[in-house]
Amino acid sequence: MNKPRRPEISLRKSPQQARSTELVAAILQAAVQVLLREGATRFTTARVAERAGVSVGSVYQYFPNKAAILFRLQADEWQQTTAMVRALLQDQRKAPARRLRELVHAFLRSEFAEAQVRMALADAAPLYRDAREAQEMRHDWDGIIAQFMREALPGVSAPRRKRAGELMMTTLTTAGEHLSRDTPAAKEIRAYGEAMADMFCAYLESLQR
Amino acid sequence: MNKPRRPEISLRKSPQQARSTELVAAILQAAVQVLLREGATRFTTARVAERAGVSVGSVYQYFPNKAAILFRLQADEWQQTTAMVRALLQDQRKAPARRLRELVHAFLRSEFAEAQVRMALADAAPLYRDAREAQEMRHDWDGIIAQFMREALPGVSAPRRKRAGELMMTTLTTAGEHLSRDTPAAKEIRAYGEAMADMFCAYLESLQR
DNA sequence: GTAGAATGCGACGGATCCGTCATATTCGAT
DNA sequence: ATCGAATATGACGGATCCGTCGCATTCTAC
Repeated sequence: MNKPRRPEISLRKSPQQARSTELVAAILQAAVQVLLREGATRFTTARVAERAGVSVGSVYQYFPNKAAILFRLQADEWQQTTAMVRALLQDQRKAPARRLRELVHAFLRSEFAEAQVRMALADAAPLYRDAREAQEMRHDWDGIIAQFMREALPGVSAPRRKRAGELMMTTLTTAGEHLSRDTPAAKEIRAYGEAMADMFCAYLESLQR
Repeated sequence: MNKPRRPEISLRKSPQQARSTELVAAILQAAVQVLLREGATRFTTARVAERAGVSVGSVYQYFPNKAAILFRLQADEWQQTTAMVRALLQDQRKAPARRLRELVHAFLRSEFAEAQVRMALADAAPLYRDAREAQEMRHDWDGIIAQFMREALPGVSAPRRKRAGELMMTTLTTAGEHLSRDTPAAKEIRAYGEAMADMFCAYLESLQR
């Protein structure tokens, strides 16, 4: 067992002057472009640098390696998504089932809107997936989900609740990725969202009985 | 947009003598080993050849390129799974809900049993995913599912049924992959299977009303 | 204006990797 | 035993790719 070992993934140094801040921004923007135009397999620090109008050396000034760039992109998207999930699931004014429905639609919509980048990032996942930072980030949802499930299913045992929550979130994220890979039409995505929300709600109700 | 172009993926020539048949078998077996020990990123024709006790040239005698080996492995697993799905879903002696439950458990069990190889194959998917043969194979389930859904939900409109079927199968396959990536314990997998089956059954019932 | 720090540059070393081809070996039929 | 076809070999060309390092340029504080 000799998989790609844990990459070091944090920023190498923080930009201090204005130009370097812009540089980092330009690199990230270029990285997205490269991902879109070339795909994950042809994603290269050289190509990123070129597209950012910058030299390779400058890239390595702030990113310790290729994986770090990819991870940064993933982390940013992930953080946005987490914020959205939190906001939608904690909105006490709405019934749990309604919140869940809205979450599904919001998630799929955002997933679909940037399907291209997300797919490429997923293809490149083996490069950064095993990094400590990435591991940790994946647990960010846990607390949010757990709290939501306590509220939605107060009468259900904790382990059951935990599994139900994880199951739905896994379904949402993975199936979401998969659906947007095969489904070009936004209208179809919407319909699948309805179906998924129906499924989740039916499941919740069945657990309450 | 210049993703890896469609790889040619079919066998280059069919083995005719006995030794070459064994050779192909040895290559495939070695390929699994390499995938297990080195992971997708370090999967190399040279390493496969070495492990098979064979020269690179011989590998290219029967496989047009690296992707073809990976595709062959994937295709074989896929075919087995399809057969299982067909057998379980067409068993008229059992109620649809029961068949679905058994399908979930059987699928997860098989996924979990070979989690390592499957994960590596998934990582390498970008290499063979876009090939024509792979595209086609992905539609093998469609007929089976459609028929099952007609039987399980006769009173539901065709598009709805289609979506429901695809949703559940997407959930099963993708979430299955994801669960077995994070979940080391077989007992946990079993529990998630129960949960998923519960979810599917609740969904089916809700659609019947 | 000047020194020293911060930033930016890009050619290059070293490491893989893919797939081919000229050559060597083995098999099967006669 | 012989010959042509099938099969096997592995060194090698050509192509990337990653990340570094010595040097050039720009900025900031004094």
